[in-house]
Amino acid sequence: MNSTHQPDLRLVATNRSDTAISARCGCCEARHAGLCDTLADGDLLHLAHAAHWQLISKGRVFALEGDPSRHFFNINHGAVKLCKDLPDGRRQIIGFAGPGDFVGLAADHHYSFSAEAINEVRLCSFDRVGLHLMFVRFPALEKRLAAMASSDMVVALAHMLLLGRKTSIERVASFLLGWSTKDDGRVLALPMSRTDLGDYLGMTIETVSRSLTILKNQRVIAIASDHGISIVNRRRLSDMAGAIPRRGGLSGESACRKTRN
Amino acid sequence: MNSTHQPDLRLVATNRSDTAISARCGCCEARHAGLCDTLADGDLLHLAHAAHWQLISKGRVFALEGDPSRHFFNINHGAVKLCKDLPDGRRQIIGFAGPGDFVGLAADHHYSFSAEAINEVRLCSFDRVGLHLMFVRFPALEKRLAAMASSDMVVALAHMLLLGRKTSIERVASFLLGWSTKDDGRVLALPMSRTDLGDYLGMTIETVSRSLTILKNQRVIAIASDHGISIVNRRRLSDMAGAIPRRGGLSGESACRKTRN
DNA sequence: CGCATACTTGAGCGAAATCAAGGCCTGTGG
DNA sequence: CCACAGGCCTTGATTTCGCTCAAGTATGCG
Repeated sequence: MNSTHQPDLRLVATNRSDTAISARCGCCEARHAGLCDTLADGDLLHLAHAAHWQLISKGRVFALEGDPSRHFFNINHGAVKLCKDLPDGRRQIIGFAGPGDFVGLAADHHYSFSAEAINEVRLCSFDRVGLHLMFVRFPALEKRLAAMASSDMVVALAHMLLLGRKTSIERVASFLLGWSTKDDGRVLALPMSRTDLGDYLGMTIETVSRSLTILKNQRVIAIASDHGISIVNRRRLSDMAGAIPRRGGLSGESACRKTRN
Repeated sequence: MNSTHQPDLRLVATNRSDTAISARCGCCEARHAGLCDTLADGDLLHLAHAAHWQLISKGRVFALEGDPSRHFFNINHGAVKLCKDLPDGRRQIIGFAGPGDFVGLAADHHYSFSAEAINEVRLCSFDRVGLHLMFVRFPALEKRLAAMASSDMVVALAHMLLLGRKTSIERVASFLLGWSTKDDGRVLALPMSRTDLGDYLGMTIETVSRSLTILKNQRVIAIASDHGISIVNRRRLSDMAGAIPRRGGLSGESACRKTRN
């Protein structure tokens, strides 16, 4: 369940295309998307004792908010929820992570959220000190991780807008759009529970459920099963999500007059 | 109102203490906190044509969401609000920036929020291309900016918890705590309007006002003027903010039982 | 002084939370 | 095989917190 690597662990760059950069972890076969974009194919990163592979069982918390952030993680299989909790039990899920995603990059000295496995999860855990050694040898690596953190921030900002200003239907619609891939009709897997969805969208499970029912009744989505939905009418779903303001809509001068509702 | 620098603009490192690193912009005298930590004192960064100084009048939008992010900014004087807007006028302020703060670092190609001056603002605007040239010469600079972006993320995550799960009183109390400096009793300047506060905290101006009144009536804060409050009882304010979960509270095993309210 | 802007306060309403069943599926044990 | 328990999800009834609407007050500026 928790097997430490041999000293000869290495990352092998296998692919350098612009959109889908990936690397294969020589030892555990895990794919670490985006880690090795500037390495020549075949280049090796020796990470002796710096990483180890883990299987995390469903419901297990493998990083706890406030703990020293000695490791960061690359998810290989399964889904993870990233949570912040209040002492009285209220919870805000600040994001989900799936295969290829990194968790815990932004933390400086302590994790600013907990990470919990939604289902059986396989991940590769990297030592932060080892990472810094890698930075010295491959400065571009740091750039790449910063870019990832930056795009995480863009997602976080969009989520703030959702949490602060959107209605329940808009929240659910926005989530489904964001979670979905491009191909409609296909059944979309929602590994997380309604409770998780509620904690992510800042609402209760009942309201999540009601919102999904409304979308279903309006033929905007179809509910194949509890954890599988499909988008029937993406245009309408997008309308109901509180559309992203179109570029160049307002002059740069003294914009932002308000007309609430 | 908008004066371009001479070609000999430079940043001069003046201070290298761990906590309060700062640099002085040779030309406009602006202080750019944290930009030059690893430069030897007296080291010069020639940024010919890469930056210019600007005065931004109150209410002016100097970066618009969706626009190409050609510049990033260092606020010198005044306060700035960072906003995301929905087409129907609903707005979420995702943060405020004051003297020493950087704005627009995390943006990759387009701004993911608009920046608007709350009052008269003086700022230094850096060309992103020039920044990348600086990175080549001073790699540690990039590290420093990444660290800043990372701490921005920590703040953003905390704000998600606030927006998704806190009550109105908790939101206002949390904001006041976060905005305040360490010295209580002192009058705290709130340059932003109640509308801005509402847009930041995901509530209406009326509810902001009522919450402040409640805090005032309970002798937790004192309201000196519309834009000046002081913290009378920080302990109680902290209690009312929905305390941060204490470190090491739950075992790393299968935590996160819920007991809503 | 009059007007505009910003803030506060009150009254009523409504969207979402809470409370409470009830259905469905899965796993377990007789 | 069925009976039963326990999750998880949906649906309905009721409550409530915060929003909307509407005055009323204070402050600043021409």
